Amino acid sequence: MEYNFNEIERKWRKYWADHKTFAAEDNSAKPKYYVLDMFPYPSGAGLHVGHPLGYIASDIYARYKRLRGYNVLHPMGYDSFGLPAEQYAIQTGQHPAITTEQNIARYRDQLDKIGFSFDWDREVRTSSPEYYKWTQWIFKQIFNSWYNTQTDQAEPIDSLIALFEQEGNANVQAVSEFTNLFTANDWKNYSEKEQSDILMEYRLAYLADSWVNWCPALGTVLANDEVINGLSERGGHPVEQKLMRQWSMRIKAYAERLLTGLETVDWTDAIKDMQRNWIGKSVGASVKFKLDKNHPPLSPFKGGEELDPSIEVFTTRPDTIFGVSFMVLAPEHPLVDEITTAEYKDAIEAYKTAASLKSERDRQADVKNITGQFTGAYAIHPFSGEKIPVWIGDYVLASYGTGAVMAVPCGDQRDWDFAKHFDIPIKNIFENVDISQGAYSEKEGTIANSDFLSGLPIKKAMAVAIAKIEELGLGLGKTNYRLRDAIFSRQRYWGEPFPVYYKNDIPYLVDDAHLPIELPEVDKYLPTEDGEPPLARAEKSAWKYSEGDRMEYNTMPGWAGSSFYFLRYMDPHNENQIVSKEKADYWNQVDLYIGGSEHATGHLLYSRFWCKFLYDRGYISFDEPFKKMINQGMILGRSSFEHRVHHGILTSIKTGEQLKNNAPSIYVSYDLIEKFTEKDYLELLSNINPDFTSIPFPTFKKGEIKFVPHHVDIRFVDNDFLDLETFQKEWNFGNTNPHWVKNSENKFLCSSEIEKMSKSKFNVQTPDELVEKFGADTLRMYEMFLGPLEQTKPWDTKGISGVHNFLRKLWRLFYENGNVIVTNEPASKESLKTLHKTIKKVEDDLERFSFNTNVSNLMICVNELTDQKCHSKEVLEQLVILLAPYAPHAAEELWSEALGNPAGTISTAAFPKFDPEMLVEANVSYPVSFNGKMRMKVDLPTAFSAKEVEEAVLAMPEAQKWLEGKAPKKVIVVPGKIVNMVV
RNA sequence: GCGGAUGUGGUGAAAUUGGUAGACACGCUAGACUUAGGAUCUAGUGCCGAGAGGUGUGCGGGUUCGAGUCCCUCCAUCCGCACCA
Repeated sequence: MEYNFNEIERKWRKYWADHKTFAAEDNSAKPKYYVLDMFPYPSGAGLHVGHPLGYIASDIYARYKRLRGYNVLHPMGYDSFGLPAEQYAIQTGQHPAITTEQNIARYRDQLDKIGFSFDWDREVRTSSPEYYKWTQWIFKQIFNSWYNTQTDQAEPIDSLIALFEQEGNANVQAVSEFTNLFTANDWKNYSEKEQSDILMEYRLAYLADSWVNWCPALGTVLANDEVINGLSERGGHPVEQKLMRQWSMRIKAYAERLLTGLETVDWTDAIKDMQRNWIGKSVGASVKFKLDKNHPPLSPFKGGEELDPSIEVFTTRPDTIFGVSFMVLAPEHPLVDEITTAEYKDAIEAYKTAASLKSERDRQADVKNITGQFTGAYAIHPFSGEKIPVWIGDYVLASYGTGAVMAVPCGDQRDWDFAKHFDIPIKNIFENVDISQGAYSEKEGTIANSDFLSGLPIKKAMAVAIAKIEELGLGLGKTNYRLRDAIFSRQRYWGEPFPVYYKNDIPYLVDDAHLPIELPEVDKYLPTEDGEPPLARAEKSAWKYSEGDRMEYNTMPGWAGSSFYFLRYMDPHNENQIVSKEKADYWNQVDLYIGGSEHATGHLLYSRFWCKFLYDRGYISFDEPFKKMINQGMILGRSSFEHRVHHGILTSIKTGEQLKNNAPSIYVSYDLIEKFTEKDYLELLSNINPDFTSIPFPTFKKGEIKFVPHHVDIRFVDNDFLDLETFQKEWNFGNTNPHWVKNSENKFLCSSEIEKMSKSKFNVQTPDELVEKFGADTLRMYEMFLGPLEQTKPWDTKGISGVHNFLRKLWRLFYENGNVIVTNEPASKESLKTLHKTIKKVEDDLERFSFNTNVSNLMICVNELTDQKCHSKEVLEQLVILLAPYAPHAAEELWSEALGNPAGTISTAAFPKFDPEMLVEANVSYPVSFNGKMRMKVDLPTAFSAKEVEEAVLAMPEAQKWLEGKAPKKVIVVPGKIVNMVV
């Protein structure tokens, strides 16, 4: 039998599908193991070789775990709601469901070809109504919950309503911004609308007017992490701030638990730090600074009522409160207009206008440029009673903390810079610290000039300051999080509809019996004329179910469906529950999650949030979804470039006129571009057309020829050589009139660069063509062989033949001239040693997810067995099991056809058992070093003691050469390992 | 600026606890074989050197009998965050 990979692979893929070989059992005596991949968005471009990298790794591990006797859950599905399908729909009018269906079919076909052991019966698609029924269901649960800070968990909203009915909200400890007090009686007398509005302040999913990132080009709102540098992540359109009524998720309630939960999961520090950073916890105090009412004369305030306005600040350094010498408000702070004195009105208005024109980006670029404006107002220091000038400055952000800071120039560099710039006095409150050159921001030292804090070490002073602030009612010790509540509405079509309808402007939930609320048909996938989301276009009759005055027109964001899919795989066909309690308890956490790190602050944070919520509400018994996670590195593409001459001003010799059209494209082989002169260029030009000449641009150096590199499709390039024949045949050159300057070997050379793989760079390598050429087993092994899974690495097919040849070499251990040559004779001691050495390495490396080194281990094993001419069944059978996770098709074939085992049983064969006895040797080859440099090797009995080894080595004539006849100063012998002599 | 990661041949990389640096593979050189196959086999391949030998894991220092590995300083590249109070 030849190694006919195409035929073999087709045969076994069919076998696995027909026999449902990889179906996970829901009831099993075996221990469970859950291996999950981040499911893909099925884009129109299909898979490139970077996509399956993680899938291959997880598949190898899943197959390995099956061999180790685990009941493995290894599912796959599609994150199939999303913008590209919608934009395609807008352009073509084709329903996004159709595009999505086609893309999924293509993905499935590509995935199937690689031989994954997915349990396809559990496939989920976030855009299918059977699935998003449960997305809607979770939304309902979150809407119907509030966060009780006393029990530190989410609880049913009914328990809160019961409290309101009994005693009002005075004693309610909840995560809420709502500060008004009401009694039980008030509550009962509120209208339905008023009650609904108040509950909205407590619900974990709530409607609120929020400043949103509005993207006019997309007609939708984006989450913070979907905006990159002021542009939309998808599409790169400008984004602006806009106030809109939106659904939000009170993720802030979980900030602390999202932080502490990180300690219980086995993820990389990089991802954990990104999440910590995103949550942005800072501990300190909020303090109120009263305004000086006489300066400016403030009262009476609006409504004629005497008010006592104050500025609330958040500080992480309450210990430095006596170092405050000014305050800074964000330009957008609501108090600015009220406190600004007539004298400064114009200047403040001008500053505010200037600040509002600056984009976030401009503010970033402008770090060195210190700006600000005095308001004319003063605050009163809560302890010293001193008057403190109040400024505004755009370095203070309205959206963080309270939008105001107490500036302590001696302790904060930004405040110091600001004070220096505007000549504000700097007070030093640190003992024996020089602050003339910059602020002192260390948290070590002693406080001075600070009344009751003087003489205290900084850390102690913090606690004392907070205690005093609380005692005097000036403020509270407080923890601040940068994390903001997540906006949960999108003004798009291709997303989950909300299970919500409105009656008299009050939102109500649709009853479970009517779920899912399916997406209605619309005439266009665009916002309406008056800016309503696309769903507003749907006729009432287009909704399969509707209620009240109208249905909710927003849809859910992309992360909704992906925040719980790992649960649905456990029980994908359950129509009554999101997941049954038994199945959730059995499958439990995802044991191994593999995916890219680009979801660090999006998907991975939201999934943890929903998991904790479902845990609080008793639906599942674990509160972290992913126990261990590995983030595979990106595979970069290798782009090829052809180089064309950058023409000067092309001129007709006859008429002297500039030639706008007919400019020939002159391609020059890359190895010639250094040598290609102006003379060569002009000659070539006149060869092409005697009327052509070129006048150099004035900006060019005399005689200089410039080249413009262009991406050339890598399918025309082999080893940097352009296949001109095919290229000319298949490429559309339009009317560019190409001319080729080839090198002395009549070849055309391209340059290359490593870049991200993308269609526009013509460097996309699809797995399909490689599977066709080399087989899936080769592709699988080669992707692993490239290097460590986590590392970013360039794709290059150069090495793939090495892996392919390995499989052919393996084949020759079993077959010769088409005949099976496996024998039942016992294996040599040497072959058994090779086998057991390999068993140990393969097992160890798999346990530490070192997939690349295992390919080498298997290669070494086959090389050695070939040298040993080993065809013994007892060795080869074990080897095939070791290979099975990596090259499953080849392993199945050899297992059943060459070794005569029942078909298909290799997936559940027992992983070989390592026997250390097999590696025991009579002799050890000791490397002998002199002064740490290895000079010679000596074969000595394993049983020798350190003393015996030393004596044996010293007795060797070669050792004497290195010792130059002298006795060594010191001899180190590590038995079984090494000898080192110090001369 | 802060945080994280990574720097080893011509190339992808290996070296798990401090113990033979460069396994394995690509590429390259020379040769063999041949039913010419993206075959197979043999030998070689870090750098300098004819050789003995010297030298070598981003730079510089340190600890150690011994450092790619541990410690300190610096440099480069990539990723994330950023006037965060």
